[in-house]
Formats: sequence, C-alpha cells, structure tokens
Amino acid sequence: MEIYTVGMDGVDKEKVQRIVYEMSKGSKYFQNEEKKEADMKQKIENMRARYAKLTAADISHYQKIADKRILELEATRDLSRIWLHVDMDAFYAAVETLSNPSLKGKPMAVGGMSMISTANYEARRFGVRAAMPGFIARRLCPGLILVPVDFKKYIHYSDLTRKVFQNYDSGFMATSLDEAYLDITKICKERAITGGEVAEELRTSVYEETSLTCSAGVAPNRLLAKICSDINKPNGQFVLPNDRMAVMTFVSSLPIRKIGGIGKVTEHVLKDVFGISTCEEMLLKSSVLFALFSPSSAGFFLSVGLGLGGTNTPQAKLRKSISNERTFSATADEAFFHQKLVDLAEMLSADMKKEGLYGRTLTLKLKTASFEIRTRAVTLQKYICSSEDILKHASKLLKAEVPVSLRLIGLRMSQFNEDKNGAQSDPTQKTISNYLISGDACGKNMGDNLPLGSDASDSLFLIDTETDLPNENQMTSSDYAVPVYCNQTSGLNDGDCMLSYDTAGIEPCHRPLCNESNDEVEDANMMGNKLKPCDTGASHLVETDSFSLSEQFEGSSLDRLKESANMSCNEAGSSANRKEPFFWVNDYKCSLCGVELPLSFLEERQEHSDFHLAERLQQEESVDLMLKQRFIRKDHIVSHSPCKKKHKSSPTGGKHLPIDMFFVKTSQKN
DNA sequence: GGGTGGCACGCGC
DNA sequence: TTCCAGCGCGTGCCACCC
Repeated sequence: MEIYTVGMDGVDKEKVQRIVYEMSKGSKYFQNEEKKEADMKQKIENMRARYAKLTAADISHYQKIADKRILELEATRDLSRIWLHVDMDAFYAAVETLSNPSLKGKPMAVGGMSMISTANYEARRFGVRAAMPGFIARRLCPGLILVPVDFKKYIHYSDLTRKVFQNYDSGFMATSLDEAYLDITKICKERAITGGEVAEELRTSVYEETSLTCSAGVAPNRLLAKICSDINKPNGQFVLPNDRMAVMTFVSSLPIRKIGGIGKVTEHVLKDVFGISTCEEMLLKSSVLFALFSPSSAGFFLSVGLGLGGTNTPQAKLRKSISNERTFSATADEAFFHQKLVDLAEMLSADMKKEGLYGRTLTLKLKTASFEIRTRAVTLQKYICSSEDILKHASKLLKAEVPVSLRLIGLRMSQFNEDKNGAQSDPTQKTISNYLISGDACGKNMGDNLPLGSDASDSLFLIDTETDLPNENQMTSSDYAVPVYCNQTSGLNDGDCMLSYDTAGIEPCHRPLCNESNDEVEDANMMGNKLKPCDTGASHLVETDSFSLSEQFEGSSLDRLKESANMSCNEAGSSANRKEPFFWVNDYKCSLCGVELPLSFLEERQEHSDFHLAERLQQEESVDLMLKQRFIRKDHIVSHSPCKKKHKSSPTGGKHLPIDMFFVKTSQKN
C-alpha cells in the first residue's frame, strides 16, 4: 500500500489532528499510546545519556570503523540494474469504484467502523487514511461511504496486473496485491528503451487491462525505486537515473522516514538524539551511529545514506511462522476465551495443514483491555499441527494469565519441521508434502536415515548443472522453494493453472500444472514450501541497549525456479508409467472425478486436490516397503547440485538428487 | 565464560 | 449507534549447558 500521506496535500492537518485527539483522548487506546510514547521518550533519554558519555577518543575510534564500512559499502554499489516499483493507486478503493461506478467522485473508504484499509483520494482530502478507525474517519468526513472489504475482487484485479508485469519481467516480485518490483534491465536492453519508457508503457498496459491507474518508480535499486514510485502518485512516475551523483543528490535531502525500515520510533530517536533528519546526515553522524547502535543497524543507516539498496533478485525464503488472531469486545469471560482458543486452534491447524506444516513453538498473543500486548510461548518436544494439540498447549499458556480482561487473542506457530532441514523430532509424523518429497514417496533416501523435508523438497526444484544451476555457494536449502509471489500468471492456459494462496491467504499464484501432469510436483508445491510474500524492504528495530536493523528484502529467483518447474513438467511427461494426472479441465472440472469447482472456490479446490493426493498416498503406502528396497541404490545417487547445508546422516553427503533422478525413481515406482 | 536456544517484544505495512 | 486490525519477521536478553 502506498504511504498513507499520499494524496493528503491540502489537508487541514491541524483540524484533523484536533478531531482525532478529541475522539481518542481518555480512551484506553489513547492511554496506551501515551504509555508507549513515554516508553519511547525514556529510550531516547537513555540513548542521549549514552551519547553524552562518548569521549573524543571513542568518536575517533568509531569514525575509523565507520569510514572503513563506508568504503566497503561503496564497493558494493551496483548501478547496472534498472528496477521498477509499481504501486496501484488506492487499489481497493479503485476496484470498488470500478464495480460500483456510482462511488466515483465521492469520498469513500474500504473497511469498517473499526478499521479502514484504504481510502480514495476524495476521502484523503478530509484526512481519512488507511489504518484509521472508521468512526474517526466518519467524524472527519461525515459523508464518507464505507465499503466492506472484498478480497476476491482485489485478487482478481491483482492477477490482471500481474499478467502485465509478467511481460516486462518474468521474475517480478509481488510484495502485496497492489505492489511489485520488476527488474527491467533486460527489457530495456533488448528493446533499447529507457526505464521511463518501460514505466510509461507498463502503466498504460495496466490501465488497458484493468481500467485502474498505478504509479511507478524507476531507480538502480529497489529501495530507491519504491521511494520514487511515491513521488508522483497518483497515476504518475519518477525516474532516478543510474548515476552515482544523481543517487547521492536524491538521497541527500531525503527524509529518513521515507526509507522502508525507518518507522516512527527510529525516526524519533535519530532526530531527537542525533539531529538526523535526512539520509545524508546519516553519513555525517556515522561515528556515533557505530558507537551507539549495533553494527548491523549502523551499517544499514550508512547504506541508506549512500543510497544503496537491493539490486539482485532476492532468493526465496521459507515461511518462519503462521498465525491467527482475533479482536473482540474486551471481556474477562474465561468461557469466551476458551471458545476463542478453540476457533483459533482450528483455524491455525487448518492453515498449517493446507501448507503441510508441523511446528513446535506455539505462541499465545494477548491484548489486554488496556491495549497492552503480551506474548507467551512454549516450545514442544514434538512437532504438532492438529487443532487438539494446539488447543491443549494454548489453554495451558492462557491458564497462567487469567484472570485478565482481554480484547484480542492470537495463536502463532513457528519452528517448523522444514526449519531443521526436515529433521523431525518425531519421524512418525508426516506431512503430505514431506511424504511426497521424502524418500517415502519418491523412492530416494528410504532406509538411509536421510531426514525428511528439505533435501527432498529441494530436489523438486533442482535443475541440471548445465543450466543456471544453483550451487553450493549460492543457495541454501530454502532457496529452492517456490516463491509465493510467483508470476506464472500469463502464457498459460487456464486449464494448466491452479490457484493457490500465499501465507496470508490473499496472494494468488498460478502454478503450472503440466499437461503431462507431474502431480507429485504440483501437489508438493501446493502444500509445502509456501512462502511469505516478500516484505517491502521493511527492517525491524528493537531497542534495548542498542538498535539493530537489517534489510530484509525477500524474494526468489523466479526465472530460475520457473525454468526448474518447467523442466519438472517435461521430465514428468517423459517418464513412463505415470499415474493418471490430476488437473482442472477447462479450469473448473476435476480430471479425476469430474467434480466441478470454479476457479474462485480456492479453498475447496485445495481441499479437493488434497483429497486426491491423500487417496493416492494411501494406495501407495501399501506397496511402499517393497519399493523402498527396490529403489534405494546408493550407486544411483549422483549429485548434480550440492546443497550448502549438508545432512550428516545422509549417505549422499548431504548432496541433493538431481531432478531427473527424482522423477526416474518415481516413475519406476509406479 | 562462551555458545546456544527460547522467549518477549519491536517494527512495518 | 458504532469507538483503533491482522500478520509476519528480526533482534537481543537471558537462562541454561558445557
């Protein structure tokens, strides 16, 4: 989403602030905000005290460290790439206006009385913005029309935009429904056109496809491209040339708050303690930043001052946690809490099952009636995913907190089996995806104690050494995972695609469902190795004695993965004796049983494919043992792509099987 | 005393 | 009338172990 101040030019900010203050003051929310502010002031004071204690010798010492780091960072500057950040204008609101043209020109917001997701530009003129409660928005703008959120619509339009993005960068990174990064270096070169021309053309194409406008930023890296896309919003673009001087001039006066990762607290600390307001001042105060922040935080600040940002296509990471939380009217009713826990445990369990996840750390999140956030966690010996197990442990955690008046309960699961390269503490537990990608299903590793999980899952995406093969030095196990913001929306027949969802359940992602149907690959893709959508460059700061900060652009080598996926299809197709393929005929009819499920029935389709998969696994289990003995032949294991993280117990020395080996074995098995 | 993992919390959107 | 979300990740403290 665009920064909420966009479109608020001309707003009577004083009036807005006064109204928001009048409506909030005295409330528990307001009291909690005051408390948070007091905490922040205390932290600022602590930082000031530490700053005051620095001697000239300290400063001199840290200046040397900072100077060295600046040189190192400067050496990493890459001006060879052209990145484009595209951001749809007031996306949800614009989509709602498309489906209901009578809203055009009227102040409206998407959301409810408790919270607004997006406001159109007419509403923004009244000071209405995203993340504002609807009741305050109504006070600011009495004629405000509130439209409930309808994600299906937004997903549909998001998908249309992504088909356009695909034409410019097959490996584009979607960071949310309405934002994406594209590496347009190649297309600029191939067509001998400028980044600005690409942006212009892309925006026109998006409009033609969707009737929606978007804004774009073009720059040598993603951090700058995102800032640029915000400059001429709405329906505009800004190009920052790939030139060091241009970059340095651009960042010299750039307010630090514009940087992804520098939020309200960091901004205050940097301003109030060090007088840093612009990115350039980061460089001027580099010694104190190194003296008082952690090396990673200080390094980040310096990179910001130098206008550096991500230039490579980031590699995919596996999801780290999954959670559900619900807000309700504050209550101390323990029976109500229990029912909430039951609901949340079921939701969490269902989400985990969809993704084939087992976790061992369960975190209970509570928000008290006074808006205080508490988290309580437990790490278990076993990996769990059933709602019963989750509920059992969540109840124990909650029991230690009552009596308490709460307004929110949440459950989060982390420490997944995949995190340990598939080393499960309880090997009797299997996810379907683990089953598929482990030796149990593919015929490899059986009887050789190779852990379940990543090794085999990686093999699904390994590609031949003669292509752009990920190697030991480049990739870790997680790098092989299929990116959730996958871009394979266009160029595929509907019948060849299947929708799946990202971690939040809102990121659609077409995956190729090969005509020859490598169903194992498809289903494994669907249920395992799902990723979070790439963060928008947000970094996180935690202040204790020091801050720390790190850039966390995440993404994937989509091109490579796509090639890999395509190759999987081909390999699968060439394998003899394959089982009957599973796919959606004409995009709505199951090829196996004929049940009709339209594309929009996403969850139902997911469950349906799970059903067929489970059915198949059941059949296969009966012959599993025989197959294990038949297909484990160590002399067949040839490593084409060693993995960075080696499994000591693996007879392959932690090396992955090449993808063709995987399919050969699978086909033999059948 | 150093290394490691668990936990609580900050942060961004 | 309504009265401030939901989700995910990173960081660092601290207890525990060797």
